[in-house]
Amino acid sequence: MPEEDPPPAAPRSTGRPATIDPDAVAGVALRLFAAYGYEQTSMEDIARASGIGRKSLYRYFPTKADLIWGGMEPVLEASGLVLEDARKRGAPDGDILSGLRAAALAGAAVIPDLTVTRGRLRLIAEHPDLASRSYASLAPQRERARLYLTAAGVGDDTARYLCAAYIGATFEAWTRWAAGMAPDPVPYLLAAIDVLRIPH
Amino acid sequence: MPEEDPPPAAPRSTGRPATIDPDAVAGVALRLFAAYGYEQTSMEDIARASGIGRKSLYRYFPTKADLIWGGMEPVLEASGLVLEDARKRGAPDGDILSGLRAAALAGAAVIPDLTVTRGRLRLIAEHPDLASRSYASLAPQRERARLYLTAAGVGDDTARYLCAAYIGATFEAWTRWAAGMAPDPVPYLLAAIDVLRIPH
DNA sequence: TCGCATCATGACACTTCGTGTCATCAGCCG
DNA sequence: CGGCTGATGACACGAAGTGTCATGATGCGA
Repeated sequence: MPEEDPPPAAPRSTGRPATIDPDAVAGVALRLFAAYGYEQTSMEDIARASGIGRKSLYRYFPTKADLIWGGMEPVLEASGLVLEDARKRGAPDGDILSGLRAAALAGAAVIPDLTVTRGRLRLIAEHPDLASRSYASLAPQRERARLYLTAAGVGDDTARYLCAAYIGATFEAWTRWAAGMAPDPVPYLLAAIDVLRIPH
Repeated sequence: MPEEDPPPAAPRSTGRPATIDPDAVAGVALRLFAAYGYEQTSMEDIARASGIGRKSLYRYFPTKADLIWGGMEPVLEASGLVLEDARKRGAPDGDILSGLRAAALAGAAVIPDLTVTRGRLRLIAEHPDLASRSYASLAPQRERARLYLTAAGVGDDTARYLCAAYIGATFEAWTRWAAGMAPDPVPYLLAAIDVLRIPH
């Protein structure tokens, strides 16, 4: 729907033009989503506004949801690394759940721009299409958490349930943080993890 | 892909033929999914095999996922009613989590056919498209659980995190049950809920 | 410096999901 | 028995996502 001027800046010819900057494209998409709405903005619109072809857009962002979720990658990556380190160190001395806490906090620590991230999360919370994606996007986290818990001596089944609950609760924490105005997501994450326990 | 004989049984004329039986259509779909795969079976295929038009199929099942998730409706309904009753009764004497336990067990109690339900859940677990749908399909459950917990005196934020964790863990329990061979899903559900706690 | 192979790019075509519109006719009510 | 109601399917459309392929800029070797 967004009628952009027929790309005058980008000469647009066939062949191999200047290399595409995925971050810039994601930025364009984010602005269009904010201005016209997620569903109202088509991949075609985003491609046009970015001065590239629709097919090229799909090369960098296989699905429309990736334009938003891609930006969460660094956060998930940082969180995952902490879990992996914890797993390698074996069972912690104190509370096993502290490993999950540390991972969640590590994610929060690497957010480059709170405002942009909040915008992304709000978009995710608002659109079922994007929210649903959380199940797939967070699967690697879930698996890493499971490995950590298992290494820490938690039973297999319990570890799985704990991970599912952990992912669900922390995602809800991020959503709640995004919905409000508080600058720091950490209290939300801690409160979410406080809801978990290791049975027996 | 499934090449059915060009519907000889159903006379197929325009106008208003015999009324459609949604359960029968969902059954046809389930069989086609089992035989050819979820993604490989198009809505067109299902409509043809059911002897109805594609548009009519969409009237009863707005999305492809509804063909599978629709069958979970009674389970969710039963579970939700228990939560609502519990909420009306106010704070329970004992463990607040027992309300969530009772709700989950009520769902398990109304399953008409364990085999069919297991097939549905396996399909859901296998296909990201269907699994993602859980977020939307379970939203009403989450809300009802939240109301129950709030009525039982749990703080607003805690209630939300607890609900997210509850939904995540119990969905994982259903998935684990479906993946295995055990007839009774109840132990899975109880183990999943054992992972939760009310902080403080 | 020049030529050439590489490979990202965009044009084109296609399948499928999901939606809107509309003429048609089955079954029910008067 | 005839008219109404509304469910039904034919047709058309927008957009997501995928495959194929000619093109030509880029960067490397000669």
